[in-house]
Formats: sequence, structure tokens, C-alpha cells
Amino acid sequence: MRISALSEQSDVTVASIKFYLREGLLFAGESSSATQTEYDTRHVARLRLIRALIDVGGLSVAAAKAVLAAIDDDAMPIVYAFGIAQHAVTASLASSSRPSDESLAEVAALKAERGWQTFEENPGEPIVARVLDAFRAIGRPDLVELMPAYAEAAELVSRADLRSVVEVGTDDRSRMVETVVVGMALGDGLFTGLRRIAQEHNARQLGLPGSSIVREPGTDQEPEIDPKGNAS
Amino acid sequence: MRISALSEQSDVTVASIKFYLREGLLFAGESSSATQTEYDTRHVARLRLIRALIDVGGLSVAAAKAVLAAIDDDAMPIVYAFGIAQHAVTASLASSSRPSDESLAEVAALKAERGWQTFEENPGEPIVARVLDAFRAIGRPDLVELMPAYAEAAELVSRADLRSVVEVGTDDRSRMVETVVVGMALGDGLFTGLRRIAQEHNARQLGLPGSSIVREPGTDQEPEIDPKGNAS
DNA sequence: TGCTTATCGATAGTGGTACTGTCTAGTGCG
DNA sequence: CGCACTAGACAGTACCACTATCGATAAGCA
Repeated sequence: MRISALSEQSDVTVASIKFYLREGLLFAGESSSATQTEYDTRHVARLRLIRALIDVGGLSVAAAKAVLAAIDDDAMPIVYAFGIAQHAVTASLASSSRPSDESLAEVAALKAERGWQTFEENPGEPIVARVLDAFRAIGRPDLVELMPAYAEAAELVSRADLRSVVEVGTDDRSRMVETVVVGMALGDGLFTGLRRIAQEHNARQLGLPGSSIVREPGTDQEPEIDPKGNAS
Repeated sequence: MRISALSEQSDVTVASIKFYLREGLLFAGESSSATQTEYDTRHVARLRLIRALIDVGGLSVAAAKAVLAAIDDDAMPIVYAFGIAQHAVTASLASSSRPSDESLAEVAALKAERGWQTFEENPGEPIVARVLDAFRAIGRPDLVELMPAYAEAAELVSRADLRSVVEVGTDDRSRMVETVVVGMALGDGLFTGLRRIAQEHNARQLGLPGSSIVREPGTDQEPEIDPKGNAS
């Protein structure tokens, strides 16, 4: 298969394939001559994985690269790969500012309460702490009370994730790693989407003021939310 | 308060304040002369909210603008504001490709099963469907089975969200809207962080192969995940 | 009144990310 | 033989979120 065929099968432009090759996300094909390289189905699968991580999982190219490297490296223990995936998936939320000690202590307290054990470097903790800081900074310290419910939900989800890893069978390392990594990257999107749906449902159940004003299905006068920001 | 004082109190540079003024995220102060504008604590609060949405919530400037406009507009029913926040917070996940009918049908089935009711335009559905598509595209249709557990978690979280809105008291519209919007934007980060922690905990509980190899606390040879992508 | 410092508003420039385009030189195939 | 296709290198683009600079004031102080 030449690059144009690979492009067709993977739905990635030739230019982008070249880009991913350059960036090291996609392994090279077999060069048969100076102007000919053979690609195969592994390249197709890889490109689909790349796109899933980037488009659906929202990873940067650099983060996707790190994650793919973890999948590829047979010598890398699964738990390391796990950490890499966590960092990669989480990178966009890792701002430069340090969370306050107060919030970090609250996270630690929650962990103790739930019996959660992790290493210090778990990227989740500063992220959570910074959210708590933000709640306080905007004058809504009451929102800190959301944390236990979110923690319960997080536990539910993570148990499901781990179950799907174990079901793969512990003999196939690369498949296990892939499951972990993909589950983490795409699971965020899955949860976010479901949360949106559940939120609308529950909001309607509650009959929030204004609910009745919402257009009936069929009236398609939508509140305009232009993602490009030409709002209002 | 002049702009330099505002800058100090909000921890936002003067240049960035000017930028947010230009972009319409921050309302102007009271101009007392051609070179003097008075800002007050409302500007400080607003800047903190802007930063929370952008830094912690990961919104783009344009999305933050739409969300702030929804908070500001007293004539906007809460449920509209809700939809705007959903779109804004979700925009980065809304890729251009359409999800398959198969996946959309699966989402619809889940909704029916759970008794969830929403309007067609809920942005969560295509997001979820696209994740399901991605699972299949990378040859992991088994991961679709994760959805029910995620849905349960989503329901848990959204109920907590709504509870925090109602607790505000239904008389203060702008505060309710703010709660909805902030909860949605920052809640994603909160959940993501907690999920990371829970995942590490559960992975260790399970004793995944490789767990024992992980450095003991104190050994700080970390698996290098350079977010800039110079990995390996 | 003169001088310094701050500010306003406008516009231009920067750095990062993810591609996309162009070019040269070299095949494969009918 | 001719022409579409290809490899590989590198320059260019588009968008985003700032950041820097500038001329024209204007306020505070001596």
C-alpha cells in the first residue's frame, strides 16, 4: 500500500501522514526505493488510534506521541505507562500556578476518608486542589462541597475502567496498555458527554425557572452560541 | 482603583486586562478623563472568574465570553444559559465529523433505559456517539460496555451539581446561573482530577502486573513524560 | 510651571500548535 | 516516453492568546 492508499483508508491526508511520520507518532513503512514506501494495515490502525487520541480524546500531538511511545515500549511496566497516560491526558489542565496548601490538605483528607492510596506525583491531586482554589477565588467556597459526590463518581468510573483492562486478559501486555491508555483518553470525553445529557435531564426534572420557556422540540430558534465568540 | 491596582489585585497583567476589555470579557470601568479609568471590586471578581474559566476550566477566550454574556444577560432564562454553558464547555470536543447512526442509536437506547429526556440539540449526544465510534474504529468495540457505568457516574455528578444550584435559592438569578456555569466548567476538571487519583488507587489494589516495579516513594526516578513531546 | 510617571486606546508583533504547500529529485507503469 | 505518483526537506499558513510599543494626554509632585 502506498501513501495515497493509506490516506484513503485512514481518512488522514497525505500531508498529515507525513507530518505524523516526521513527528514520530507513526512508524515508517518499508522503503522499497527512493520514492516508494510500503505501508500496511498496522499503519492504518495506528493512524486511527492517533486520530482517536487527538480528535476524540483531545490530546495534543505531543501528548499523543508520549502515549503511543508507552504503548510501543514492551519493556515499560504497565503502571509506568499508566502514569504517562495520566500525565498526557491531563497536561492541558496542568497550569503553572501551584495549588494552595489548604486545598491540597482537603484533597488529602478526602483520600484518607475514601481509603485512596497513591504516590505523591499523581497529577490528579494538584488539579483537584486548583479547582477548589478556583471555587474560593470566585467567592463560591460552598462549591467545595461537590467534591465527595464527584469522588464517588470517579471511583465508579475507574472501577469500570480497570475491569475492562482485566477482562482483556493479563497475558497480552500491549493490549492491556492500550486499553488503559485509550480508556483514559477517550473516557474523559465519554463522561463529559454523558454528564451533559444527565444534566439537562435533571435540570428539567427539577423544573428550574425558565424551563418552560425553552423552545418545544420543533421550534428551532436556538440560543446562539457561536464557538468563535461573536456572541451577543 | 486604576488599572495597575486592578492588575495587582487580580493577578492579571495590565496587558491581559486590556486584552479582555478589548475582547469584551471584562466590562469597562468608569472613564473620568481621557487617561483615567476607575475600576472597582466587581472588576476584580470578574477577572478572577475569567481566569477560573480559562485556566482551570480550560475554556477558550471565545467560549468564556459566551458564558459570561449568559451570566450577564438578566433577560436570559436559566435554561438557555445552561445550554450556552454546555456548548461552550464542550466546544473543544465538538469535532467536525458526524457520529455514526449506530452509535447515536446506542446513546438513544441508553437514554431510554435510564429515562433520560433531553432535546435533540444536547451537545452531549454526538460527543458520546463519537467516542463509541472511536472505540470501534480502533478495534475495541468491547469498550462500548463502559458506557453504563459512566452514565451512572454522570447521573451522580449531575445531581450533585443541580443540588448546589438549588441550594443557592431560586430568587437570585444571576447567582444561580453563575453556579450552573461555573459548576459545569470547573466540574470537568474536578472530576478528571479525582478520576486520576481513583484510577491509581484501584490499579494498585488490583495489583496490575508491573505494580511491584513502581518506584518506592522516595525513589524519584520518574517515567519521563515531557509534555513538550521530546519523549523517548 | 516643569518634570516624572501612569494611563488610554490603537495597532503591531510574538510564540506556540497543527498542520499545509511547495519544491526537487526520483521512480513505476502503460 | 511520458506522466502521475512519491519521498523527503523545508517554508508557509491559520489561529489563538496574549504581549509590546507608541503617541497623546493627564495626574501628582516640586
